[in-house]
Amino acid sequence: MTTPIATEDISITYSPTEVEAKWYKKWEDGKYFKPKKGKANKSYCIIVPPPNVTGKLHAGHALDITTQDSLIRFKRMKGYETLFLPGLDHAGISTQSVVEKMVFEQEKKTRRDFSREDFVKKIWAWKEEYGGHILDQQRAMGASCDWDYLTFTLDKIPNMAVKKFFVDMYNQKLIYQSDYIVNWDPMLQSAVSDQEVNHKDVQGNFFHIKYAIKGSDETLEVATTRPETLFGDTAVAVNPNDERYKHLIGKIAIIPLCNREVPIIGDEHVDLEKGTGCLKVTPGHDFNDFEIGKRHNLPIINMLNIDGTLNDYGMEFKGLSTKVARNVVSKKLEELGLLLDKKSHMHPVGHGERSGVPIEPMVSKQWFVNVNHMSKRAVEAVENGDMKFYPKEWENTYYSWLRNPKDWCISRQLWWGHQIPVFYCDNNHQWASERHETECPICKSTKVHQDPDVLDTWFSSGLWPMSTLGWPDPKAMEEKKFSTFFPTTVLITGYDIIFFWVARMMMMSLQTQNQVPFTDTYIHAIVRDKLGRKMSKSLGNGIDPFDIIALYGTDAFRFALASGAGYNRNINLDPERIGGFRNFINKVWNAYRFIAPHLANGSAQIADMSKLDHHERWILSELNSTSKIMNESMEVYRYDEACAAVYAFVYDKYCSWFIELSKNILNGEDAATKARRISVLKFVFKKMLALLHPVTPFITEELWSYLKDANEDLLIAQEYPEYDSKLEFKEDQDQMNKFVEVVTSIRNLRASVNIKPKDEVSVELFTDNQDLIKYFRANLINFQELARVKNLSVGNKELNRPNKSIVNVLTHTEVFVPLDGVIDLKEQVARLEKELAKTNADYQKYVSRMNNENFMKNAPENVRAEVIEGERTLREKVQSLEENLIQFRS
RNA sequence: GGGAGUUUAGCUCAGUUGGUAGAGCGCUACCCUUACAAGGUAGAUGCCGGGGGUUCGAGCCCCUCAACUCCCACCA
Repeated sequence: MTTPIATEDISITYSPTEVEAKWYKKWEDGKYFKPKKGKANKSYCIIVPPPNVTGKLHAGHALDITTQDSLIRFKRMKGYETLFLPGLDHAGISTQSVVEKMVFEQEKKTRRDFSREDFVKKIWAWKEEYGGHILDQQRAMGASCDWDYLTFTLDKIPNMAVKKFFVDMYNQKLIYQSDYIVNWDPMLQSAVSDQEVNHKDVQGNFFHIKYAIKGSDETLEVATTRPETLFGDTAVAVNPNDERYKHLIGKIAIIPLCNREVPIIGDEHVDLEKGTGCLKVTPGHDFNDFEIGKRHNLPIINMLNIDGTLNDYGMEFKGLSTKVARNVVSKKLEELGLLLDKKSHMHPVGHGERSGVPIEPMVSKQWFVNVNHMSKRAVEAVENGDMKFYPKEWENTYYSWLRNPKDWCISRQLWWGHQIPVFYCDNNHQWASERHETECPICKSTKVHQDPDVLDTWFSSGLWPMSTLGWPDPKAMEEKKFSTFFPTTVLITGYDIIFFWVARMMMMSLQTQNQVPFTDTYIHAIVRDKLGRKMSKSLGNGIDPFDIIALYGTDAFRFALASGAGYNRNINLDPERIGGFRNFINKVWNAYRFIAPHLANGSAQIADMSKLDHHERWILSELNSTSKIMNESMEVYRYDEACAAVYAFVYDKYCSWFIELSKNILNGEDAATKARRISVLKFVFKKMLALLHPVTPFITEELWSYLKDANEDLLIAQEYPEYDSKLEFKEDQDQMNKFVEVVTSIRNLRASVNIKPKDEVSVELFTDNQDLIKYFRANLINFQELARVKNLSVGNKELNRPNKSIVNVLTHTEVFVPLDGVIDLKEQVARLEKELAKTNADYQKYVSRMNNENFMKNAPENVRAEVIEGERTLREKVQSLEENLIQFRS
């Protein structure tokens, strides 16, 4: 046995800092995070959603890690072969932007001042120096990852995975190149996906412009917010049902300034109410217009340069940004008398999530994935239960995206990322290949170049569950035990990336492996501030996990997050509340301080279960119930329930009652009883540490080290307590509940007449339950200890009640405290009357139900029995109260 | 415009298949009682958003209204 530390040597408050660093290192050095076969003979794998290499741990990540690591530790203790697999995302646009900004600040150069190769080298250098700090932060949170598995999305294997998937899909013509209207970010000079565009309301204007009609005196009044795009117009559209304009369909309109002749077409898309009901059609720079253009076979004009300025089509306005051109063009129209009206108008405009600049819809040549088939399979896999969402409602979000699939634009005009594995030769042949090509397979030309674009970050993320386990390289798959861990067990993430990520992993896994990538998805809440607002830089309401850890310790932080994690959507995190959990951690620490001096006098093995006393059976039974709830709750991701159960057990059962009830024994003389009690205290404490360990790993491992036998391993490797019918003692639980009620009642009476905590009182208990009488008599010493009772008498209700006394009536027992001094009768009468009124109200509810024929006819047997029993006990209580009141009043 | 969610104690939230409301924090009073003042004991607090319905019985099921939040779509 390790030598217990004497109480006086242990600090009165727990200080987490050194403890945390110490144990993390011991776990890692001891290879406790590595997968190991255990008694469950099953594997369990969670892959960490790879944070951005540029990232810094925020409260949401902390919740990710807490929920995942708790499960991993839980399952590891239950004997699963567990793998917690860490990773890091190259985060294309984000990282490139960071480095571009840095280079500009330092050297006043843009990336285009460098060769692609040189600039990418700069990004790698940045990554090596500054990237991935977040991994250390995950360690600080206690993440028990197998770091040998650490994978970066640009590593060799993920790159092979990306190429293999791309080439297969390309050869099946499911990846194709097409001219399509995309969100063009003029700052990044790249296409971005729909999800990377945020719509913001912007104050703009409705410009009403006069269009001439060829061969007619009539004119059209076209309303637009973007007059500068008229150089790209290839039609004017009206609604075919619009009486005002329908006679003009088929005629030719003349665009102002550039005087281009375009057809007037009829299209249902045009809203009669909106604007003037007359729409200029710019298929090259508007999503709706692009669709209209397709329906009417209109030509597409691209009138912008890649930096968002007007090109040659813009004539004299060439080179101006769209923002400037808008003003200049409208002024010009005004001069010419063509601007009929200008109304201010609020309207949503897409902005680049990363760059913050307005997105220019633009037609360009991009790569797309046809997701029709994949999305269907991904929907089916959830419908048939191969993959389950917790909470289930998130299915709808998932379905809503996958049931209306739009082809996925995967090319980005960036330099940082997986380059598209498509090659071209100087004879315009095009092919895809997983190798780096130097010769055209068709014409044998050696003038070969690779497509300069890179893939959307989510393309490699979608393959993440496979590539981190070695796919598609057979050797790597064996090394990383692909067959053991795939499909992985559960994906844990926030709801904001159900579309981005969950859906894509599902599609790509079903496509490549014919299997789901994980069998469960737990969607956790979004962490908000205490007022329920999203944490954001602009509000300055973000919580830095490291401030919290410094203040309260990692365990308290983890416990706070876990107790808020269930099936809810938000966790409103108030730092002050975390302080409450710090206090709880400290409570555990002090419970150890209590038992520490006694440890040498008892073993943690319970020698003979049949020799236990009532309170010992009771605490074991409570422990057992708690284990049951925790196991069941963890299985279904109800961390909140698990935490509530263990919190109540530690605080209310173990500390408030069991420790208190042990004091007289430990201070007593009976060595055998003492030894037995110590061994139960120790046994239960060790189990309690095990129950707590998944959520609060550090303090539990620390205390375990003081308690464990020499031949016992670290707590991280111990078995998780489970329900055991041999440890259930129902009768002891019932009796103990009654004892607690009586003690509380005595304390309540004492407080009602301001008896000093130190002063002793006599107590008389009356009940008709013979077992209870015996039981209460046997507990004299405990009444003395816990309620400062001097004399206790227990008897039948037939006996005479003491004259001058105060009384509480419980359903099973009447509690009398006789008083010698003067009693404030009024106060006592008021107290009893209040209690009587409350009891009567409850009683009447039962009576009315008993008198309700329909209830007695329809209610199920057990409910009826409950009501009959309730009616009886409450009737007796009412009687007792009334009798005692009469006595008091006289 | 389409969809989803939320509304329960002062605050943050639980509430299993309908059986008559709970926790933590906070608050009040009294206590430095030999594990812990980051503590102890006792206590107060709810028309379970409004209205209607189904039922013997509704916080829970149905209808309806209201407020708040989020997601998707959207530059006439």
